Amino acid sequence: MPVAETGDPSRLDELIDERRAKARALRDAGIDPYPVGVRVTHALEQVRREYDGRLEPGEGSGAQVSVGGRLVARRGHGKLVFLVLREGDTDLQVLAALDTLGPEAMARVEDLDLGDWVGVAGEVVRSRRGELSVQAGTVTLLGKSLRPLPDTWHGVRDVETRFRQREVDLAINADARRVVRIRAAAIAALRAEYADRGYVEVEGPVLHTQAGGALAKPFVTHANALDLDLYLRIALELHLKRLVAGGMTRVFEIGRVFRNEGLSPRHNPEFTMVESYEAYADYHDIMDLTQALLQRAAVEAVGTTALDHDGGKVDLGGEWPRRPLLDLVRAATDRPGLSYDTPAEELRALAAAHDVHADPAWGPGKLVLELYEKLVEHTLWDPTFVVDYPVEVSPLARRHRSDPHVTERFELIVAGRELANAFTELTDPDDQRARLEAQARARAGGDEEAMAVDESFLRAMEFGMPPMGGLGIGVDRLVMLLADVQTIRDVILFPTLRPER
RNA sequence: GGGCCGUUAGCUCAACGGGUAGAGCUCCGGACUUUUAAUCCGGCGGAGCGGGUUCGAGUCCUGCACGGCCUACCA
Repeated sequence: MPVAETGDPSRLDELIDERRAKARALRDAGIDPYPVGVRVTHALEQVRREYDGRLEPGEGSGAQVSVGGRLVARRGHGKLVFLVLREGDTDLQVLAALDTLGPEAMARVEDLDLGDWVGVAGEVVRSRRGELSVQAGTVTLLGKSLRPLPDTWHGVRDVETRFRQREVDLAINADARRVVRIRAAAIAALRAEYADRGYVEVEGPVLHTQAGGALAKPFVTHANALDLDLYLRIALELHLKRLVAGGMTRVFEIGRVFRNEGLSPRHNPEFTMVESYEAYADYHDIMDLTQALLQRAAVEAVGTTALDHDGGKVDLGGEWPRRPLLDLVRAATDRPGLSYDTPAEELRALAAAHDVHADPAWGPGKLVLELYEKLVEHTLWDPTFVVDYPVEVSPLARRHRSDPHVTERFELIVAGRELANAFTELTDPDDQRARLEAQARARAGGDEEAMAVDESFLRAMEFGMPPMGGLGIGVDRLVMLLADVQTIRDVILFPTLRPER
């Protein structure tokens, strides 16, 4: 009837109208299509676990269960109907027989639609063909589905649907559920490893009065009560270091950070980082920590350190090599004599020879880093700690104990991508102030990503900090590696998209 | 920000040099008491939005929207 009202309804509208009509008919019969107070005795997964390997084909268990799930398949045989319920990753068959249910209940089973949430109470049996099933004694509609789901055979491939309507993706695509579980297990493993090492989990502020701790453009928002512009955090670093100054000698935080920059298969404006700080540790200790964290995350999330990735293999097992950044650039450019004392003009010429863009304002450190990023980083496949980054590009890292040109900093590269960034932290307040002031000058010169001088942070440092090592891990990229997916949008449940129209 | 590409039924995909758009699944009607992509018979349903060229446009041109890839940017 709404067909005439809307004039030219789409097929989808017709399908929805049919389902609404069924819901209406149920209400008219005194049945709530959205009931409450339903209890189940077993998750579907529990039924499978308890009866896997038990019961002969055609045998009944005598045990009664009450289960729930989404109806994802139906095979009708007239007086016998096979239903398949899905709950999470588990599917379980239901036998609905006219003999057992009677004509009235059987008619309501016939009226169920794929996508409906359904409760079934009955005996656990094995069908004649050997499929573990529940022989339905009662069938209850738990939640009427008004909108047809994509068919379970083909799934949903359209990426826009998958990202915008993640509920559909999860309901239909087992791989989407797999990634969610890997993510959860990896994060749980990181927490467990930190807990085992005596770290305390903390939560810093998300709203900052100035954005610091990384080089990135922030999002700006406004606090009405304070009539104050605030910035969404771009890193966790500065507040965590203040906590160490306060005597919290081992702290970590897992949290969302926000960077107002471009989107790409590897960048989402909001993403998840874990950062940790450990008093008395240096970057060598943090490399050991990083290796332990990621190896544990791999084992607990996917069961092995030998990962399939992007058509190849990546093994996170064993000891990971530690390679000075300058050595890597020397090798890549075939210039063994290269150093941070090499004149900038010569480095610029070298960059030009390798088609690497070089800004005239850059000094030797930045030029060497640029050469590394363009020539070397993407070539590092197995886990590699790249160590000793130039001072001028590392404003929060301590100078190297024996080389004034570089800092005690490393990045972990796996499969050509940065997974972690860490250093022996700078704890000298005067050195820190000088570095931040250099950043502030760059900022005044138009560099929107340069840091500002954070007086609260400097004051904390002036009270005195223990020596410490700090670590930041990109959780999304870690999950991409573990789950073998190529876009960050596959590991973030609701990635940033333009609004649909 | 720039370049290239995509958008066909609820889902997954076709076709054609510009000439009435096909299939499978889903859905609707029917048969069927052990199927599991059940099967069998019958049926409904479609070109992202807007302009233009043309006798005629899903197809050619163009604007817009959304998306993808590359690039730029990016600790």
